[in-house]
This record gives sequence, structure tokens and C-alpha cells, in this order.
Amino acid sequence: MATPDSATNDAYIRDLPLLARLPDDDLKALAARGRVRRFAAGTTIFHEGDPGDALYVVVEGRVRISRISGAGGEATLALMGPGDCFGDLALFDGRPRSATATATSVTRTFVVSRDDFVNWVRERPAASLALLETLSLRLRRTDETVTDLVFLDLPHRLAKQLLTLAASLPEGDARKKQRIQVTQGELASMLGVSRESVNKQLNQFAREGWISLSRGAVTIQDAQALRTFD
Amino acid sequence: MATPDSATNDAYIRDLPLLARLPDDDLKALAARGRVRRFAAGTTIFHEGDPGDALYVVVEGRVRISRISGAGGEATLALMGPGDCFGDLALFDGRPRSATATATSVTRTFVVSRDDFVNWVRERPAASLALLETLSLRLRRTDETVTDLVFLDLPHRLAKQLLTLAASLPEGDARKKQRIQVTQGELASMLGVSRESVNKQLNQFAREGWISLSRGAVTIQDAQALRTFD
DNA sequence: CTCCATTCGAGATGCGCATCACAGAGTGGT
DNA sequence: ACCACTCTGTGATGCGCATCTCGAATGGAG
Repeated sequence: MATPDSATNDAYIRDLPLLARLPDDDLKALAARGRVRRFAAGTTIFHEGDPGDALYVVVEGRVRISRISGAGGEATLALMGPGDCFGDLALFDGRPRSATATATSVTRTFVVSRDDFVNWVRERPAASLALLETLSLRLRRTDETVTDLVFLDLPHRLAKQLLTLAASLPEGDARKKQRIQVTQGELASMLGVSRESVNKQLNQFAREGWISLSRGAVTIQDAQALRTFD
Repeated sequence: MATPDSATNDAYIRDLPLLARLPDDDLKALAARGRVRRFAAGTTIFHEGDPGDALYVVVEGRVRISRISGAGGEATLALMGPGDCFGDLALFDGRPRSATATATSVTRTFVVSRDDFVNWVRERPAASLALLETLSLRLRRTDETVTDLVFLDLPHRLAKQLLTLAASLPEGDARKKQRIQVTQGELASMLGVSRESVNKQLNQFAREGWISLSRGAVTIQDAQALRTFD
């Protein structure tokens, strides 16, 4: 079932929030235009400033979207897992990549070129509305990130981030245990603070009994406390 | 020419970036569905959490888009002038308002309801693509705001903000003089810092001769210096 | 012309987080 | 089994900006 012919490709995009609620025929038409690409762990998928001419859907693995500062720092804008898609902005406005995408584990992606996508969407007004809705929701989330950065201190931003990560955990075992696979350095990069500060605050939460820590993971013990502490 | 009949309404939306490059007929069809609303200075147009069911276009005046924190603070997300539109997210995803819109001076807006807009856009795939492009560009700008908040200190964010405001000055007299009508308190709210800090940094810039200050306005004297200082 | 609200300028003090500098604990590669 | 590397934990020190508290300048309302 891993054969990348057009008859099976539509499975890759069927459960995509970006494209959900589209008729089956439309999905198949899009799937037929795409192809599969694999990336090893640590590989750069595309880089800030590159010409942007394709949409990627994560089939398997993990991708980090980040931006780099002049002074060598790096801010993580998002983490993508199976079913998420990225590189879509370039599709709509034809501008260069505004961020860098890196595979943080072995990753399989489904790729659709800009031309193919635009042609496909031009004939499907319903798809456009779904896309508008998706972008709209992303814009809301980003606006919220901005106000969080302005209003909230590190402890509250960290608690919120942990809860968000827990909510986006895949169904099943890890979900129930509320075990988030993330290093403290990654958390720091998402929050725009130093790794050391994250470490100190996590241990603070752990002392309260709200979370427990292990190498490469945080487990939430008391989500309610994280939501309402002050 | 202020009569709000459908024959003249299309002038309100013709030069709108959100809707630019659409055929005249399509514009007229949309204009026919809208109406004009006026707001006094200081009036709230809509409030965070309100049901969102209309798109607004600024015809004349100024509108501030802001979000409020629990602790009483307020962050300005954007300032809108003639030709800008706001409230569009609610149109696409049907969610409650995520921010508050306030008229900061006497303001005339052109309003289109969600239902009218969705019906209109459903029949016009080309319009959808233009809308996707617009949202896409906004998402890029917001992402940049996030990275600026993470990477840049107050002096650099302030310089950048001044240059951005200068670039969006209306054509004509004020544009040439690079005179930005904004109070230091407003700048502080846009940058997410205190009014006092903005004041100190502005005076620093003024001492360098890069800007000059007057009540309710900042005039850029040396844009190049603001762009490249360190 | 006077009053009052708004805006601006500036100093003192303190907190939050960065930065620097390590040390120990896991983990993967050969 | 070893070594190199990544991840974690923690203290010392310092800077940036918030906060608090004034006073002074400006401009509109009556």
C-alpha cells in the first residue's frame, strides 16, 4: 500500500484539514497530480528565501517550520505531523519561502506543484472556500501568538504551550498518558526564550506535581492546574 | 456622490487590495449588496467575542484593531485607513470576533454581510484566488511580527515600526515630510511595550538626529539611519 | 482666557529573563 | 565497551524593560 501510484495517493490528502469536506472526485484529481518525497532526519526540505513552488503534506514523520535571526537565533513557528500541510502560502501568493522547513525525523511527504494546484483549485470554488477557512483559522492562531508574547510571562506561555502540544497528540496510547515528546530546547525555541529558563520553569511545575519530566519528554499530570494556575 | 445607491457603491471597493484585479461586473455585484455605516470617534465597531457576520471596508477615517488581556492591557494588532478592510476572518470561518475594532476618528465604512459575501464569492473562483493571496500575505506579515517580538529589542522594533508607518502614509503632503501622526502611547500599544520606554527610545533617536518629535507626531529625518543602525 | 484632559519627559527602583559557565545523565555509533 | 554528543539541571551575574511617580507642556472646551 506504499506504492505511489495515483490510485492510492488520495489517501494521503483525504484526511487533511486543509482539504477536508471536498468531494471524493476532486480529491482524486488532486492526488493524481502529486508525488511522494522522502527526507532523512535533519534534512532541510526548503529554506527561507527559496522560490516557493510546491505544497507539502506530511504523510509520516515530523517537520519543524522555523525562522532564523541575524544573530544566529532560531524561532520555531510550528511543528507539523502526519496530516498537516505546509508551504501553502507560497502556493497562493507566489512569493519566496518565508521560513525554513526541516525534517526532524524520517519523513514522507506528498508534494503538489504550484501550477498543478492552482489549475485544480481554479475549477473548484468549493475548495477555495475551504482553503479560505483554513487560512483564516491559522491567522487567528498567529494573532493569538502575538498577544501571548506581549501579555504573558514565561510560566503562562509555557503552560499554554504544553496544553496545546498535548491537545495535538495523536490518538491512542501516548494521548492518554499525556506524554509529549519534545526536548526542552525545542520548547525554548517555540516560546522564544532560553533553554535554561524553560528548564527552570519545568522543574517548578514538576515540584508542584503538575507535570513529570524525562529525557526528551514531558508528561502532564494535572492539566487543570496548568490551565488555571496563577 | 455620497448617495448610497448601488450605482456608486462600487467606488468604495474598487481600490481595495482584498478585491483588486476583479472584473468590473463582479465588483458591481458585490457593491450592490453592501451598505454604508458611520461611526463617531471613539466608537466600538465590534467587540472581541461578538458573533462575526460582516466585512467592513474603511472608506474614510481610522480604525484600530486590538486585543485585550486579562490584566487590563491592550495590544494594537493593526491600524486601518481608507481602502483597508477588516472583519474578514469572521466571513470565512464564521467564528466570533477575535479582536475589537474601534473608530479612532470619524469613520465611514462599507459593510457586506457574511451571507451576501459567501454567495457572491461562491460563483467567482477568480475572486477566491485573489482572497487567498491576500490572506496569505497577511499571514506572512503576522509571522514576521512574531519573529520580531522574539528576536528584536525595543530600539529595533521601534525603528522598524516607524518605517512601516511612514511607508503606509497616504500620498501627498504628509508623505513627503515623513510626518507620522501617532502618539507615543499608540506606538507602545503596537509594540507591546510601555509608553515610557517608547518615549526614552524616541528621544534617543531624536538626539541622534534621525527623527524629530512633536505632540502627537513623529517626523523621520533620516530613514536610512533607522534602517541600518546598530 | 482659564480650566482640564491629554501627551510628553524623566528619574528611581525592581523583576524577569538572558547569558555564561559548568557538571552529570542518557544515548547512539563504531 | 568505549567515546562523542545531546539533553538536562543549576548557580552567578547583568541588562532590558516594567512600574511607579512625578512635573511640565500643549491644546481643546467652555
